[in-house]
Amino acid sequence: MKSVNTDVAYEHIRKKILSGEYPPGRALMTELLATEIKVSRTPVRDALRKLETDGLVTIRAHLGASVKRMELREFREMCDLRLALESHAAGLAAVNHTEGDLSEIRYALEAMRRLTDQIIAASQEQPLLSELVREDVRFHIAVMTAAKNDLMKKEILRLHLVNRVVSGTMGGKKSSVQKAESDARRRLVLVKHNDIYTAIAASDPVTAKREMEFHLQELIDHNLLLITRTETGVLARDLTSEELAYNS
Amino acid sequence: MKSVNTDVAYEHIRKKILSGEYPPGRALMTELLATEIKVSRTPVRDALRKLETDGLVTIRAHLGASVKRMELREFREMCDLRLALESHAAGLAAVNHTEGDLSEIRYALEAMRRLTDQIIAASQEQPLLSELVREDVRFHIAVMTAAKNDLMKKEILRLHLVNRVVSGTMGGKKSSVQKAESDARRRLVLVKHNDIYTAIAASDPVTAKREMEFHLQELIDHNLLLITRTETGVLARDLTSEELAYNS
DNA sequence: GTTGCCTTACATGTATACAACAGTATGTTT
DNA sequence: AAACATACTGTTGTATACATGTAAGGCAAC
Repeated sequence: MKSVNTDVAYEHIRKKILSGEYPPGRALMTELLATEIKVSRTPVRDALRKLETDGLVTIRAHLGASVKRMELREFREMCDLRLALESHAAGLAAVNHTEGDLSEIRYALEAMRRLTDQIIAASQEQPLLSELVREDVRFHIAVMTAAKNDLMKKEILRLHLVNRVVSGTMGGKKSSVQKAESDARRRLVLVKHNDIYTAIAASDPVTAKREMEFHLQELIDHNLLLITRTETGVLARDLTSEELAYNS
Repeated sequence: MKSVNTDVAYEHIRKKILSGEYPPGRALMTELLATEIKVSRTPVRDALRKLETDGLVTIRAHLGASVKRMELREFREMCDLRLALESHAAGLAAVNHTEGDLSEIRYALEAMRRLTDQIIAASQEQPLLSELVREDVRFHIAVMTAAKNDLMKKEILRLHLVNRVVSGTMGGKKSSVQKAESDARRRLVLVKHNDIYTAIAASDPVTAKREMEFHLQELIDHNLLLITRTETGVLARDLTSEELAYNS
């Protein structure tokens, strides 16, 4: 449904959620939002419904909407869902890719290699991190695109977005030991991405799938570790606001 | 969102879509539905939105809603999605199942075995088919339940429902050759189900996953064959209206 | 001082009136 | 007669008034 005002409201609220301006748990009152966006409550309600199906907000009858907050259990389930879909997509990519898909994947891979080197060389990692994240996302999107299954791609992107919101906005500083840890992880990620690319380029679905599965499982375990560390139930990740702006 | 009238409208429309009373492509006009359900257009609109996210209806701006009609390409993509999720779920079930889950799976398996024997023995298959389908669904649901991932279960159930709607309502008669073919397929399905159960019971995720993957791939291929045969782009399946009423 | 009920306030759910848009039919012009 | 423009009809999109339900705050009783 593409009615104008509904879309305006949808994009408005969505952006504020993704930017962290509306943090998880924040109440989203229709009247308030309506005056803010300068439309009536009706399209706001529609937008909130749509955002609910995106998994970004929770709506309870007579209690209104709020930015989605996720239990650890649900988060784990979501990660598993992503693992299932994205590894399957990697297998499909190995079979269905075109030459253009491959070069797109390669592009993201090279960019990540370059950025990783720079970050490891530099003393402070902050300024380049957002770029690295962006290229990381570009890599995964490129793989999903190569799989030639739009439904699957859409669903995975949805999961990425939800993940990002519930992961929260805390991007704490790291000590030097943590920096070393991070550097090691980044190298590993690079290697795994390369393995995935190689398998896809070689049209080897079994390996591509297995490598993606391994890569994501490592990522998930790492994230869950961070969550349990912060013991708040929200994931600590070091990405700012805009760099994951892969919409649809 | 659980507001009363919205739910009434939602259930009403949903039921009519699933029963085939509103066939694929059928226009769903808000005013008409509103008077039929005896509520106003607002909750009807909400219900249609929800049904859209369920994948049961299509909504285009200013053109209104209609019961979802699917392209062959999209159908294939959906099948692939289901394959990815449900085979992964089978793997999880092998790891996470409880004793209760196993007995539920076993129950469905035994019921199918009994019904299959009866159907093969009988000359006409019609009356028992719906029961067989019901138990088939029960089996798959039991496996997904055993996987202990509610998000995944929900998503798979959604796919099942959409599949059912777009598959249409044509349950044509079969010739005796086709009857023999069908009997053979039913035996195969039974064997595969048994293999899946055995792997899950043995806590062997790799085998469980592989067997489910094989089983579903066979099913998908069969369905796609039927579609191309009927050349209308809608799948011919022999199930009536109510037996797949697994909701949420 | 605490507890329980009742009242009140406010946000949401619903209905309906109004505006905008898509498709169709009709009429005029070439 | 054909083609284009225009008016018309019906449905959706939007705004707003009204009904209902929830939660919080105050009052009274213990």
